[in-house]
Amino acid sequence: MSTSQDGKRSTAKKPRPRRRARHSLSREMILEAAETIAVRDGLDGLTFQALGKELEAHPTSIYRHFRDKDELVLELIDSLRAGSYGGQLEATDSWREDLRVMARHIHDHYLRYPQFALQMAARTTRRPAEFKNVEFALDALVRAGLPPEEATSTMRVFGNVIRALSSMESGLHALDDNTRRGDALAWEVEYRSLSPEAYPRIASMSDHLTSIGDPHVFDQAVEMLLDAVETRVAVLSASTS
Amino acid sequence: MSTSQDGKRSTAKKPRPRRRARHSLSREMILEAAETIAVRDGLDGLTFQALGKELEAHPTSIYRHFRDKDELVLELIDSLRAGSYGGQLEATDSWREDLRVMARHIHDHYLRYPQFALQMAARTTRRPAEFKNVEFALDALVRAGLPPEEATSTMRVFGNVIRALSSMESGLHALDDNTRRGDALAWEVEYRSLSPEAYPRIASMSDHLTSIGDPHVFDQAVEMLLDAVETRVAVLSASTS
DNA sequence: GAAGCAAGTCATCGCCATTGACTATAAGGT
DNA sequence: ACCTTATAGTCAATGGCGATGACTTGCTTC
Repeated sequence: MSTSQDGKRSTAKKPRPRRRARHSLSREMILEAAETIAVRDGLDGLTFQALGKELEAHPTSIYRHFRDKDELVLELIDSLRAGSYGGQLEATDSWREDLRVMARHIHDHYLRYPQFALQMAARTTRRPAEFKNVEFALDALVRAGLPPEEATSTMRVFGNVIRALSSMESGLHALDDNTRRGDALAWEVEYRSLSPEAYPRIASMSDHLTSIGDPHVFDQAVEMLLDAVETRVAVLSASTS
Repeated sequence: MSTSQDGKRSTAKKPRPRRRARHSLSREMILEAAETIAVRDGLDGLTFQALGKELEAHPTSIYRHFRDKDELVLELIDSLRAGSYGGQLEATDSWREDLRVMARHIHDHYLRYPQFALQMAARTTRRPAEFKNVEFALDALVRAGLPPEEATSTMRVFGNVIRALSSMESGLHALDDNTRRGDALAWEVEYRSLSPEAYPRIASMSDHLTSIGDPHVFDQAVEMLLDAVETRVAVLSASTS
């Protein structure tokens, strides 16, 4: 049992060890290998050939488990999301802090997988992890003092802004270095050298201009939205009293 | 004039008419053809072969004008942007209205080219159209009453949120119909049938839940940001008086 | 009108996703 | 214990993609 069969597969210097065992492949294993490759080489490196090599299986074997590459990628995105922002959200007595924490949570998840960010943002998952987030955000907004209708629409705005911003910031990280450097430099150099006549505001404030990828933008956006909620609540309670 | 030379090229039923004239190709012509193809068939349809057919030239001729496909696509994006939100922004006496109009302007541009939206959002253009927008937004925020530092960072937040949200909404339109329908239905059906015990907030508010692609989200996000600016200005003027 | 070179062409490369035919193998009935 | 059968894994082939390098043609310049 150990000499013949095991030997064929594990010692394999370079030639393919005949054939894999019958049920030695599964959706889970393939997704795992896909994540390894995607994290290491980026989404472009995720090819059937690469998968085949990573799994020590024939590239087309994957077609027995996934209809096509799209199905594989979508499922991979789902599994990443499930693994990343699972359940550890817990409400405190500050709705503001709760929403802030959730935002940062999601933001970090997107930044962890820059290659997928663009495709992740627009898709609905319909899985427990997502339900939990929605419930959590709704609860916080109701505790803040918003009536049901406004809580739902505000939740949608808050969630979409968070995902969209995170996705964009993350997508920036996925650009190649030269491109990114050029874009960042543009804000530091080109904007400073614009004529004060044509662009008076830019000229007078160019010292404060930061690049498009400034990570502080996300935090400020979150705070501004939270401020808006607070103001709205104050207006509502004033009008009812 | 009409028989020999003209006949060869214009009547061309199917065979290639020998060879194109020496300077009959240019960056502009190629970009124009690329836009035609991309708008008609989507970004995936934009291949060198398709370009060759559209231009009635050999596919590889394009390499004499663009180093590679990436250069072509980036330039195409730039030219679309320049053509779309050109100069017609004009300041009124309401900074709020000005920023609102600008937001809608950019939003519409992104929705016009869903195929490009994802790649457009994260890139800096460094062209007059962009300078003009930045100048316009900065001016509006200063008129609103923000000090220079806050005006610049707020401008960045405002711009990024607008572009990111537009890009996401637009990217949604680029999804295939089945996927989009399934995602939209999830919010109407699946979220309504979640157990009230596990998800009390969702259960009690499910009537108000709208899909992730709700176009109203963009408008509300803009209003919330503008509200936050207004509140901030009020706080600042209160503390200085 | 000859020379020279840039612009257009062509054959070809290597990589990709996907398919249909095949083949070994594990499970299950007898 | 055997034989059958469905099926997971394999393989060769297809067609499309971006890209390259050698070539050839026709415009320009002297």
